[in-house]
Formats: sequence, C-alpha cells, structure tokens
Amino acid sequence: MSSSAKSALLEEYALIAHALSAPARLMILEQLAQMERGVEALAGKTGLTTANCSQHLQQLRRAGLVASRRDGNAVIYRLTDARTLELMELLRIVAERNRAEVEHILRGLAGGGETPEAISRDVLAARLSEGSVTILDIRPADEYAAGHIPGALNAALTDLDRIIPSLDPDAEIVAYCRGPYCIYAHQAVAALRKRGLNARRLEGGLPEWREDGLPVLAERP
Amino acid sequence: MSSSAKSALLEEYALIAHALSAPARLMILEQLAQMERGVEALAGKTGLTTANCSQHLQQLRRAGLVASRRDGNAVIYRLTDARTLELMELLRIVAERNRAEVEHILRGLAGGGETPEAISRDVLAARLSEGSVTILDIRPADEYAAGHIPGALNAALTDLDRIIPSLDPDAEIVAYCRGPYCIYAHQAVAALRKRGLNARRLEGGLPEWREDGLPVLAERP
DNA sequence: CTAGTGTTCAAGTGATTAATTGAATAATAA
DNA sequence: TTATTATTCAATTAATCACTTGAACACTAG
Repeated sequence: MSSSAKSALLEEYALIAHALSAPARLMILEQLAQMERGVEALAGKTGLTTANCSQHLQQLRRAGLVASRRDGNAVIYRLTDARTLELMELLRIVAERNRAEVEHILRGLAGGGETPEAISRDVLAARLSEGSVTILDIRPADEYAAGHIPGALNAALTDLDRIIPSLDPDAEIVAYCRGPYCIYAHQAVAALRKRGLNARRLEGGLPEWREDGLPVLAERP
Repeated sequence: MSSSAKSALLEEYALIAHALSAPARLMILEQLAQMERGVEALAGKTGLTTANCSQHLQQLRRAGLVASRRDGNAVIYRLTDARTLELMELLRIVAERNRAEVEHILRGLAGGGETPEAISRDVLAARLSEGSVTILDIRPADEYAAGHIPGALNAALTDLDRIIPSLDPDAEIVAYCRGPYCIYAHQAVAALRKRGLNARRLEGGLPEWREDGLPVLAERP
C-alpha cells in the first residue's frame, strides 16, 4: 500500500514531465501562454497538422496542463495553470546550465556580436513610467492585439526594417517576444545592434510580464 | 537557420523533460539528492536491476543532470545541479494543482485523520536554536549518516515503535525524510498522530534543507 | 598473471510514441 | 433536412522506450 502509493505519485509526476517532453507540446504551450486558441489556429501557428495538434492537446489535457471550452463549433484551449510557465522556464534554466549545446545555439543567434544582459521586468517596469525606453513587441500582430506592454510598438521580425527609421537612434530599445523559449527578441536585438542601435532583450516575454502583475494592454478585452 | 535554432532549443528543453518522465529516473534522482552513490547501491535502493539502473543513469547523464567519477572499480554518480531539485519540486506542485489523483493519494496516506500544515524550513530553523522541538529523521540509517538536521533522531518507518516511548508526549514533533517525493514523513506523521502525539511534517526534505544553506550534520564529512 | 567485483554494452521483447490518413462526430447555418 | 466548419477518433507506420538477459569491459587484490 505504501510502496504502491509512492509509485503512483511518481507516475503522476512523471506524467507531467512526459507532457513536456515533446517539442511540439512545448510549442503549443508557448502559444497558449500568449492567448487561448482553437485547434486549427494552434496547428497553423505551430506548423502541425490539425489532427496531430489535437492529439497533442489531448495529451496535455490528460496531464491537466490545458483545459478547453466550446465556442460555437470551435473548441478553445487554454492553460489551466500559470505555474506551468514557471516549470517551462525552469526547464530552460536547467537546460542552459547543464547542456553546452543550448548556450552554443543562443550564441549563434546573437550573430557573433556581443549582446548585453537582458533587462529584468522590474527594471523595465520602473522605467516605463519615465518614458525613457522604446519597447518593441516582436510578435505577430494577433498576439500583440491579444495583449502587450503599454506603449510597445509591434513589429514582426521580417517587418523590422519598416519600423527602424522611425526609432530614435539615441533611445534605449527593449525588445520582447513570447517568452523564454522564443527567439524572436534575440534575433531582433542582434539585427538592431548590427544597425548601431542600443537594443536589449527583456527577460522573459509577455506571459511572464503578465504573470508578475505588470500592466498589459489588450485591443479588446 | 532561425527556425532550426528554435527547434534545436525546443529539443534541448524536451530532453530535460524527457529525463524526468520516467518514475525510475525520478527515484534515482531523489536518491542522489541524499548522497552520491554507486550503481549497485542505487539499484538496491530503487529496486531496479543493476543493468537497468545503469542505463537510466546514462540517460540522466546525457541530459546533463548527473555526473560520475570513478572510485576504484566503482562509478559514483552525483547530481550536477541543485536546480534539478527545484525542477522536481515544481513538477510536484504542478501535479498537485492539476491532477486530482495526487491529492487523493496524499489524503490516503494521512490515514483518514486530519493532518496539520507542513512546517516551513525557516520556521523550524528558528525554533532549532530554542530546542523546543523534537526532530525525527525518517530515513534509512545510511542516508541519515550522510547528513541530517543537527539534533534530529533517526528512525526508519518500521522502527517508529521503538523510538516512540522515548519521546516527550508534550513536545512538538517534526518529521522529515528525503524530500517532496518521499512519503516516509507523511506516513510517520500519520502514525504518530494516531498515537496522540503532536506531530507535523517538515516542508521538503533534507536536500531542500541543505540547499537553503541550513546546518547539516554528517557522520564523517 | 588470475580471480573477483562493479559497471557497461549489445541484442531482443513488448509496450508506447509521434505522425499520417481518412472517416466519424458536433455544432451551426441555410 | 443538407451542407459547412471544426474537432476528434481509428487504423496504420516507423521510431523509441523500458526492461531483461548474458556477455564484455575496467579496475583491484591476491
């Protein structure tokens, strides 16, 4: 009884870890952290087929990490627990500390140049009110519309060149994206710095910002 | 290049999660959190065969979670990173929040009776110096010998009856074991309370206590 | 050197997995 | 009702997994 309780518990914990052990599911969770979405939309965003995405979603549901509701004939999935984001971030931290490959990949994204430390959310929040920073939201427009840092300009990565001329060359620029798994901000910072701009990355992304209770602006709430 | 970098990163994160997705490996990690150990000793503690345990250890090593050194003809494994423990604890927290089964199992361990909240490490550490608490270490003797809270009495679960007569019936008793995955302390508290003693569980186990920088006594350091 | 101990490797089995395809099911609109 | 859209199910494939068995390897003691 006691040893079966122990192994039952271990199986529960392993089930959560298993839910996070497929890249496809990590992508889905990152997407759901931006906003709730239907299966087809998620499939489009992640590049999975609809059926495959649905199956992954059901595995996530079995683990209790996502829940769904019906809206007409669409099934809208959402994260059940913001703690899952912490779990994913810790996963990233442990991977970064223990696997040299991770740092190697991240260095490659910086394009060879030196990249300054990411700015913390606290610090950015404090400077927000001063208006002394230009904030760039490097995500697709629909995710920006679902919520963004007040005052942030939206620009997709492929769209950066369009917005660069309008930036104050002397201002400090802070770029953010979906979160710790997202490389948009890394790439944006590398591109901006290559053009001589003073750009840094924000630690984490919008979901982490929201989770810290910091202000978020949505197009229609 | 960018999308391949993204998927390469996701695969790295998934690799860590995968390492944690088997109950056998969670058991091994919990053991290694107590003390470093050779393959055979780990196999004995976890109930795995030696070969199987060795294979799991190599999977953990591939993920970077454990490292090894040779000592004579024995290969001694250890955790590489205490952050892994945080990851396991968060895994437990998310499982507890999202899966009703977990709470159900834990309630079963309490034996139907009411169990008080676990006492935090800070609070116990503060009371330690006052000497107003009896601390019980519910782990096998070898793990106790490798390190324990100063002043703690060692008693295996099967051994509880032996030690109970010597306990002050009016004192507050705090029991701890290997950590958040370990159910020894749960069971010990249930048994002690059934006998009318004022027992509570310590939050986390010895590894977490040590990780907080709190004092640990080892038989031979 | 040989014998003994502790660990790893290699091959094989059964179970589980991710992903594909196409059919089945819900809910809505005409 | 039928048609449409969105999602899930069922059957399939190839790959990977945990675990077992028995042999191979590394190191130590004699």
